[in-house]
Amino acid sequence: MRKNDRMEERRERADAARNRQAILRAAEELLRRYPPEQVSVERVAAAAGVGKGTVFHRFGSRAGLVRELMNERARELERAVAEGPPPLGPGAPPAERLVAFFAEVAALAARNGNLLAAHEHAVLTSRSAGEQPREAHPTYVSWHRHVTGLIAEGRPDVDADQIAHMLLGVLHMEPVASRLRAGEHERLAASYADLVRGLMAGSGS
Amino acid sequence: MRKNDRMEERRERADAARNRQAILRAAEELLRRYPPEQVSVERVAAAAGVGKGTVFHRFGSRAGLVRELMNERARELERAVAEGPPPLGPGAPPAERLVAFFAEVAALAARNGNLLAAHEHAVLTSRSAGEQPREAHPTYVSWHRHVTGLIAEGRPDVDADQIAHMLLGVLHMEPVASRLRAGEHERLAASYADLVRGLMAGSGS
DNA sequence: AAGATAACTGGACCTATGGTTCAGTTAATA
DNA sequence: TATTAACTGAACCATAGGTCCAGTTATCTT
Repeated sequence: MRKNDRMEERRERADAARNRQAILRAAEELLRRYPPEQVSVERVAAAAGVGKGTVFHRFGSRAGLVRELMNERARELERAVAEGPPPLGPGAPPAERLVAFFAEVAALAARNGNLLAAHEHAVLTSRSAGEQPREAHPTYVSWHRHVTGLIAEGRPDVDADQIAHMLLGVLHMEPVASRLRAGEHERLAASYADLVRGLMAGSGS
Repeated sequence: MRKNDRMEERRERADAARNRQAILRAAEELLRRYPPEQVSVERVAAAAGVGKGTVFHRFGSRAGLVRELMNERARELERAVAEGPPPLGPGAPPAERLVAFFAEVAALAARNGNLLAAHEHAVLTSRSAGEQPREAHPTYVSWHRHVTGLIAEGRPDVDADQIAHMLLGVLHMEPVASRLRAGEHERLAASYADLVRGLMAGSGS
C-alpha cells in the first residue's frame, strides 16, 4: 500500500546508503585479511571512515553487521536452489541434489574466508541480550529446511531434521573451516558426498 | 627421576589442592545452571571462595579452567575405548565400534550440559594469545585419531581424517547441543548410527 | 524556496570481563 | 624454629561492545 518508489527511497537517505556500503565493504575487507577477533567494530568504523555510533545505528550490533554480510552472500545460492537447473535445483533425485547443494555451500564458504567464523564469534561476544542464535538466521533456516526435505524424501525412516542440523553444522568446525580457507573445498565436498550417498543409499538397518 | 611420592606432593600444597577442587566444583555447578556467557571467571572465584587471581594462577586462563573440566570427564571414556569390552573397545567390527563410540560421546555430552559450549566460548573470548584451538586439545586429538582409524579400516577409499573432523564437529552445533541439554542424546545417537552405518556400508560410488 | 521534520552522524562515555601485579601469608623442608 | 618457595586475593589495567545525545543534513510540506 505504498505510494511509489520515492517513498521506498525515503527509507534510506543517500548519505546513509553510501555509509552503509562503506561499512559493509570495509568489514568484508578486514575479515578477509584478519581473524575475527582482531576485527573490532571500532576498526571497521575507522576503515569505513565513519564513527562507531553509525555502525551500531545501522546494524544494531556486531552480530547484526556480520549477519548482513552473510545474507548478501547467501541470497544467490538460495535462488539457485529454489529455481535453478538440476542437480542443484528441482528435478534431480534427492541424493544428487544434496551432493550438489553441499558442494555449492562448501565453495561458497571457501570463497568467503572467515565469514562463518566471524559470525560465530559475533554471536558469542555479543553483549546485547536480544541476539538471535545461529539457527534462527533466515539463511540457516532456509538451508536447513531444504536439506531436511531432501533427506526425508530419500530416507523417510530417519530423523531428517536432526541429521540436517548435523550436516550443516560441519561448516562451523574449526578444522574444517581452516581447510576451507586454504581453498580445499573440493575435499570437503567429496567427503560430504560420501556421507550423503551412504546415508541416502542405506535402508532401515 | 623423582625421589618419591612426597616430592610429587610437594608440587601442590594442601591448601592449593583444596582450592583447586573448590574452583573446579564451583565452575561445574555454575555451568550446569547458567549459559557460559553468564559464568565469568570472577563469579566462579566468588562461588569457590577464592580470589580471581588464584584462578588464573592455577589455570592460566578461562580456557584453561574449562579444559581441565573437560579432561576430567573425558578420561573415563578414553579408557573404555582403548581397553574396554566391545563394541566400544577393541574386538567389534569398525562400524559397530563407531556407533557405540558416538552413542557414548552423546551421552557424555548430555550429562555435562553446557561444557562443550563453555569450551567454545572460552576459546573464543580468551584474550591471551597462546590459547590452543579446540583441535589441539589432547582429548579431541585422541577422539579424532580413534574415529579416523575406524573409518579407514572400514572404508579405505574415503578421506577418513576429514570425515572424522566432520562427525566430531557435530557436537558443537548449537541446535544439537540444545537438544543434548534437554536430554535427547538417544536421538542424536540414532542419527549418528544412521550416518555411520550408511557411510561404512557404502562403496566407491 | 524556505522552514519544518525526522533521520543520520560521530565521538565522548559507560560497563563488563579477561587478565596482571605484587605485597602479604602460609605450607613444606631442614 | 628458621628458611624458602609457593599460594592467595584484592586492587588495577586494557579492551571492546554498546549507549547517548547534541549537532548536522537530507527530505518533505506549504
